[in-house]
Amino acid sequence: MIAVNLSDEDRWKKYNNFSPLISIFKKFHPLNDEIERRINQHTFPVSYKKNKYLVSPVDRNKFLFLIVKGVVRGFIKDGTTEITTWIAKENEVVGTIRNLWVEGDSEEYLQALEDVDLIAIPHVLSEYLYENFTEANIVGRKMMEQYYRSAEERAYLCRISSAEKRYKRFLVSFPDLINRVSLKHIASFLAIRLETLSRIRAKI
Amino acid sequence: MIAVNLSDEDRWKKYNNFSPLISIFKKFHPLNDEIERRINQHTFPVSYKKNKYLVSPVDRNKFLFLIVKGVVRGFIKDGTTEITTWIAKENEVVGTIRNLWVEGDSEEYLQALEDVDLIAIPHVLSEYLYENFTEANIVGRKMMEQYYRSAEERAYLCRISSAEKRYKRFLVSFPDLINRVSLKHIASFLAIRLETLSRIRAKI
DNA sequence: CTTAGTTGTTGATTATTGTCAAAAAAACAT
DNA sequence: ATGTTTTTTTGACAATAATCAACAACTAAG
Repeated sequence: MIAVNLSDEDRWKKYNNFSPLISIFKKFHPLNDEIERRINQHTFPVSYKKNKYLVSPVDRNKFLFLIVKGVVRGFIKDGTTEITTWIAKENEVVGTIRNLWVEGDSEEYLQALEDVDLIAIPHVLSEYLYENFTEANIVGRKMMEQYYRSAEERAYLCRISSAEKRYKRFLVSFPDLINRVSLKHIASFLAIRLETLSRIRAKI
Repeated sequence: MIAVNLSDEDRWKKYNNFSPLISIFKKFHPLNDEIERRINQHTFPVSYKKNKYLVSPVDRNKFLFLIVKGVVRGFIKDGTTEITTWIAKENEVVGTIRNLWVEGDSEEYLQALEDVDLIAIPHVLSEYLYENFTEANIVGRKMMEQYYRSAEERAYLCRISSAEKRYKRFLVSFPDLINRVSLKHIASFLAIRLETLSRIRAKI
């Protein structure tokens, strides 16, 4: 499913001939030409329609994705219910963690919540860049720091005692998501039921 | 309060003359001698008694700490209640994040839950190493990846729907902590009240 | 446009968890 | 050991949130 066969010239036409990844990375650290060349060569755009799943069991863990346009959520199946652990938007990089502490039972999934344009980043590319270019490790370190902070925020948010306070925190932490994501997913992210969220909103 | 004035020979005597940080870092990537020398020179041991706070407002954000012995928790004051967002033990590196999305209202604190031996890592040192040694970025990147995963686990854990299931997940994710940490802190980490946790345990 | 499907709202009821209070048990200090 | 403090347990009750069900609003597809 994930496979393109474009000449280098065509692949990035809609992005002015450069993988949008490059400008994201450059915000963290300058890149040398060889890295840029490899990124252009080995990353590629993909698109998914709203509600589609980004990672098939086959491709699981083979790619990270830069979100160029749209919103994506990550969730974990806990028996019959889905637990949304994050919701990400443009300029964020997402992927499955796949190193959950308790192996087996819980699988992580990615789902497009709008029509999305993504850049697929093969893990083999990341590994190659990390092993061969010091800049890659600088960029990777800084990005991981940023993502760690946002994971901490998510871990804090869901420990706030009342559903209403969690919702209010959500509004200030993720003001841009409230109008783009359906309430059922926000409810799941806040660890409350859709009906409860609906009542909280009615009250405010 | 945090300040030592030991000759280089004395400082690490109890650790066979090397900062324990070095062996931790080496698990991720080999280090060159100059890095090791800087680490020995600019990190130093500190100890805190059980229940003491690790970071005074003055020193806030100036150090990370490697836990050599003991257990430490991180918590955030939400008005009058404390929300424990993580609990860490030996061989983990901890610190305040201090980049909470909503500035101001919520302060992060670190508290020793046992008598702890730590290695203090000045942020100025981390920055220096990152800027001058590529290995530091490799080590930092790999460590951040690991910490990101554990933050994801914490974000997932607290979204599990029932208190009992959260507790059971805690038991498998953090089996070593249950006998070292008082239930009130575990309850806070699980986002439930101490009394509820007590009842869940009685039931099982 | 019309229909089917999804998403969000509202109500009634139940279940879970929180709150307050007090006692028991365990840990700590003198 | 003895008394003191902290932690944990237990009980009665209240509050919050979940559940079930019906319906309204909105979207997507034919």
